[in-house]
Amino acid sequence: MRYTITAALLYANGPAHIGHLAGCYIPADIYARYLRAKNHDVLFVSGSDEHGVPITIRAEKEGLTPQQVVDKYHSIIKKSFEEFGISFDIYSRTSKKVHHTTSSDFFTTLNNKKQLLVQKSEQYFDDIRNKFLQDRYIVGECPKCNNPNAFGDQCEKCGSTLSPSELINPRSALSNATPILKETSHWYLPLQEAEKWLKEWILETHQSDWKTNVYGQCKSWLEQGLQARAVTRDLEWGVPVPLADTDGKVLYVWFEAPIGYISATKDYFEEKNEPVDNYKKYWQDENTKLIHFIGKDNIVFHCIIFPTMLKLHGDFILPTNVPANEFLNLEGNKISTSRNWAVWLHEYLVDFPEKQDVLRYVLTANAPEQKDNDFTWKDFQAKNNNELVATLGNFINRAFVLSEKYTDNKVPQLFDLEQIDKDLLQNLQEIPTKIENSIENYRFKEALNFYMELARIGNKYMQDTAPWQLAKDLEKNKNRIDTILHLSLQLVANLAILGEPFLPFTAKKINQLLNIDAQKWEKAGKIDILTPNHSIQKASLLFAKIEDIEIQKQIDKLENSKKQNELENYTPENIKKEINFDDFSKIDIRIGTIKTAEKVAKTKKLLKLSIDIGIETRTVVSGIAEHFLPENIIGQQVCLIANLAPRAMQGIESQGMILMAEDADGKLKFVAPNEIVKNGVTVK
RNA sequence: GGCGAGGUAGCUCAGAUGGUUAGAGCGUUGGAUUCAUAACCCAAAGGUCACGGGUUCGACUCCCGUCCUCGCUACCA
Repeated sequence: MRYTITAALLYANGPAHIGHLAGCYIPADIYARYLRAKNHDVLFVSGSDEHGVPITIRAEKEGLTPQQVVDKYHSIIKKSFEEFGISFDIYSRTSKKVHHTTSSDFFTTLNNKKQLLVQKSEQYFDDIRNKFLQDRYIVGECPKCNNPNAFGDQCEKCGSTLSPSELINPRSALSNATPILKETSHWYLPLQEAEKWLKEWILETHQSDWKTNVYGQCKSWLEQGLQARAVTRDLEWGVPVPLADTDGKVLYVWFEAPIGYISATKDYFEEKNEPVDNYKKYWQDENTKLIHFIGKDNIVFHCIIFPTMLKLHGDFILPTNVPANEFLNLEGNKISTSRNWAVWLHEYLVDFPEKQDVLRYVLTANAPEQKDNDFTWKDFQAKNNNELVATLGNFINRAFVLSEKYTDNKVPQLFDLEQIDKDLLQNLQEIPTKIENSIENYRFKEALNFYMELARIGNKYMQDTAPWQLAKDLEKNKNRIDTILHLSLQLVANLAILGEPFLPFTAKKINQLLNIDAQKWEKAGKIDILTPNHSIQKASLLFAKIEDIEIQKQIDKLENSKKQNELENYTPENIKKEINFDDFSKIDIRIGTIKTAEKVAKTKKLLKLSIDIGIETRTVVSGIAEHFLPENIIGQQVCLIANLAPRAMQGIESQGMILMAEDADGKLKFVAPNEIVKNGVTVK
């Protein structure tokens, strides 16, 4: 069988972290290594996704060109993956020429086949720079809070989501020119036309073999109805649209990025100096299985959009399966690149040298296969000390130490088998099949558990046969000891074969200790891997205990970087333009007391408050529902802007606005007098 | 708000088409052992399977409702 295995293209605007590894790259790697060991034809591809707006923004922030940004992160990411033993056949990147030609050819094919719609719309345009402007590149005064430097998509001061047309006095961030609306054309992928076959393909033919989370998410999308999606946009950083008169237009990243898997495959053959057309075997042959490993945020692209593109193109196979994982949390909180709440791979490699397999083990054992999962350093330590050291490492070590003592570092002969030996062989034969089943069904956690069961069986076998007891009468029991150690060492050899997909570095070390080459999977379950009298190495530990102090260091590091980040991210806002006293005195601020509070139906953030301001009771709708429970704020005194023009929100007229202080972490606090005062008193 | 996924022992998770005393690993407690990084082996304790109804001879497993977590989406700040 031939397999094309893809792991999500990682967006190159930051380094890779444990969430990436756990959600996508480790399962993909286990799968790829396993299939290779089974002698399948496997091509395992991935790469960096290097286009799109966030990278241009990052470039601006860091004072670099977009290319410099992606060069920087691409090399960090690539190196991390290499060091973790992710066995890509190629880790490519979308800024490569091969990708530009592949993705623009793809677009051209769809366009020539009349599979794309063209639609005209009006977009903001900078006359001076002669460029269309992304929302982000239009600045102006925020209509909500009057921040003069709000962006066209969002005001960073008040957090409002905006559209460029709402800005007061909008100007281009590039030239300060006033943006003008100009007509532009864009190409669209008519997803709605694919609905019918997608429903059949996914909902009918993949109900039982796709994971429930993946299937459910697809169902949700398909039942909501699909809409045409723009394939192009006005931007400079990306793959140029390969048509006349399309200067300043590029392919939208979501369209172009997944084609990166195909480009990467071509890149692989180019690098090997083989005919590039070999890629077709992996993408266009019905006998090839295409498997996409991704995180759950990518389900719609890999199950609906990319397959639609492939189908419309016509030459390509569709994915056999898309085993998406859920998310990994870190110490109870979501991993966040921007808030620096993450364990970065390149840092882990420095802090825990030679411990790639430890992280691989922990992330596999704790993989978010069915639901979001939590990574904690304490658990990391426990799994290392109690499982890798105490169970796996210990068994292998016992086998070597005993061989050193009783058989002179040689594989002894096998003599008559007793029942306990036969039981051991039975188990040994069954476990590889169990592991195979689990891996082939993308249940890597379960597979790893079966693997560890074998080590436990080994420990028990040793405990039950107790060769050290027999050694008290060495003359009499020599053959028995030989048999036990022979079997134990064969078991160790099996642990190398079966462990290779999960713990490649350890598997390699075991083979070195045994003085043998890596064995193919078909040898698993057998006891003829080592021949009698074969010399093996002296015992040497495979895993080391991890002490509390190392773990504490990591926890502290996390807390510190979080704190530091909060501090760095907080800069007091600039003082607004000067006003005179008259302006100020126009504002009528009164103290009032919240009498009732209730959540506004169908909203997340709004509370409907009634506030007693002495003279009367006002109804105020306020966006504080995410910060306070209604019942907890009854009786709270607040400052109310009493002469603000009423405004209807969700059908409720809000008669005023209450003043809130926003802390650096975004939490809102009431502004109130330090002692209770009479309702209706003024604030001056 | 709509849709999707999840809520099972202290922790992390399994539990095909409903059926005898609900499972694993780790942790805890007790015992045994010394070849081994106080590791290993044996045993025990621990769960009203989120909550409330219903279907059924029988439900963790099916149906309805409620609550909580996560994601997508909508709306709103």
